[in-house]
Amino acid sequence: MNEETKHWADVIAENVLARGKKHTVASGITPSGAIHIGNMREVVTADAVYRALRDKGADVRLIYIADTFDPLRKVYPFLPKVYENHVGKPLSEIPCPCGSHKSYAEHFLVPFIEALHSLGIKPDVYRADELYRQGRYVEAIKIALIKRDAIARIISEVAGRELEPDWNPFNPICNECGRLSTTKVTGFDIEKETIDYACACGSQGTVSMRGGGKLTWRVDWPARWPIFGTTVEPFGKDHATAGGSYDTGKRISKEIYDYDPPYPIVYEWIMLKGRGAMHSSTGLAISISEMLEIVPPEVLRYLIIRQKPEKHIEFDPGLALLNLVDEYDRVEGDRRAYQLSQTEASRPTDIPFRHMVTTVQIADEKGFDYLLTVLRRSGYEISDIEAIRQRADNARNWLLRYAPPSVKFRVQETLPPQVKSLTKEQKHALAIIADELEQGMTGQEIHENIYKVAQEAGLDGKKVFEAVYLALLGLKSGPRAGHFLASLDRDFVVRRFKEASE
RNA sequence: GGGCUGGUAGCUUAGUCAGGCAGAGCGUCGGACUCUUAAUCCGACGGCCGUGGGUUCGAAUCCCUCCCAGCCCGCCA
Repeated sequence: MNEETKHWADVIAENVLARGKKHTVASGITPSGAIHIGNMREVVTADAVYRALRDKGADVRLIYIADTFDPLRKVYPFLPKVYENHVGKPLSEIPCPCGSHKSYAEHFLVPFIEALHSLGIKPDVYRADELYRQGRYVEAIKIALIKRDAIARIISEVAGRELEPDWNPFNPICNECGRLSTTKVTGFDIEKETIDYACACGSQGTVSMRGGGKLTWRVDWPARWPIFGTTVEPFGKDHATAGGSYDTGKRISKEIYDYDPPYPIVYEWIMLKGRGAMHSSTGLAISISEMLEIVPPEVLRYLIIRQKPEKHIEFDPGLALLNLVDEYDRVEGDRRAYQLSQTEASRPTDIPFRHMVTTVQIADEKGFDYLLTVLRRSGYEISDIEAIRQRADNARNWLLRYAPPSVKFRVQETLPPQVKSLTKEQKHALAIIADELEQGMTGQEIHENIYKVAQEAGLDGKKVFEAVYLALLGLKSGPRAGHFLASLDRDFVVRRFKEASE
């Protein structure tokens, strides 16, 4: 990317500003399962546009609407069987899987909102069940009931399918069984603000327009636009398809609610490298908290913000993650994306993640203070202890869970069999180093002398390093030799090098 | 079946709206640095811009065909 390229968030902000100065950027996710980094794209995208608008002086706010009033669709694999009884009930009315939250919806929503805060995203949060109970939807519900036929016509025209003759934009919650997926509207009273229904469970009843049920998704979505004055909204490509819910929503918004639909931002899925799209139900997903264990929040933002929303993101938590973090740190990519990725808690560091991964493996066993020492010796700034601690934690977790074997190393307890491949000259070089160490030369000094040793042994430097690593790690390469040697027990190294040189 | 989005260097991609010499980062290779390979700096290699056609003086860009990937057409970002 070059400097002339405008960042997508700025392009959108400019387009949107041409329509007016006051804006609401909306986002929303159904908290039906653990919210993963794929879901995160919605909110991060919204936040990027929100910030771009704010930077351009717009009067803008960011909202997040949690669809807590949606029914539970099925018993997901991560749920116990007893949840069969709750299928069809609103998420806000189902018990919490762990027992410590107010409801099923809160169980997934609360950690998600916490994660948002750590990403520096602070939307005004609304819960659909509360909005309905507070009566925020009453006007929209009345209009939808009265204009039922017109809405049905729009949906069948745009979506190209016939609706059931008894289709209704409102789903009442059954007073008996608590489900909203099994009820049919049989009548309504605009004055009393009530709706009559019959339920598949055999009961009939009357509910209030304030919390007694909800609008069906295709109507709920456009209904909420005027309620919040939404002018910009990102949504997944599932909603964006021709005849999909944005298409119907657009017309319902204009023709039924007399409101200009928001500026659409269609975003693609985040795929797990080589495994397909993320889905919490299939277990093929990385949760936000898992992600934040291995990278700082700014990097998670950067992952999403550097890419245009309509491109899918191939996320590779393996070796490629190192590149992502280092690219972010060096601001090698898109400067504007970097800027938009900042959080208040951002702590820039000059220590490459790659280097931290190495350092942790050398120094961790001797404690955090030693890690700092090693870093300082390598010439890095260590005044921000907290930032270093965070990065070290990230590196450690990454090594544990996602690192490919090629970046891992361990000092071998016994002489690695690979030393058999050492040449006579290499053995000689190791003997010289062992000798120097024994006479008190530190690893640091060895480090400065390495080429002299090579010359003495009649080798080029490369071969000497190779010998050092083979003797200690059983590998052909490793962390910077001098400091590495200095970090190990001197007697141990001497013994090992002598052993290897025999 | 119908539709949406994407397909540009080994990898990640910018440029496509408004046609004007195809750019960057990573990786690779080579070199420099008398503190190195996972450190720094410099340089090079690397592209029928998915395919085939059309429009045009000129196409990655516009139009049509087909192929590939993912998704939607039942409320799974």
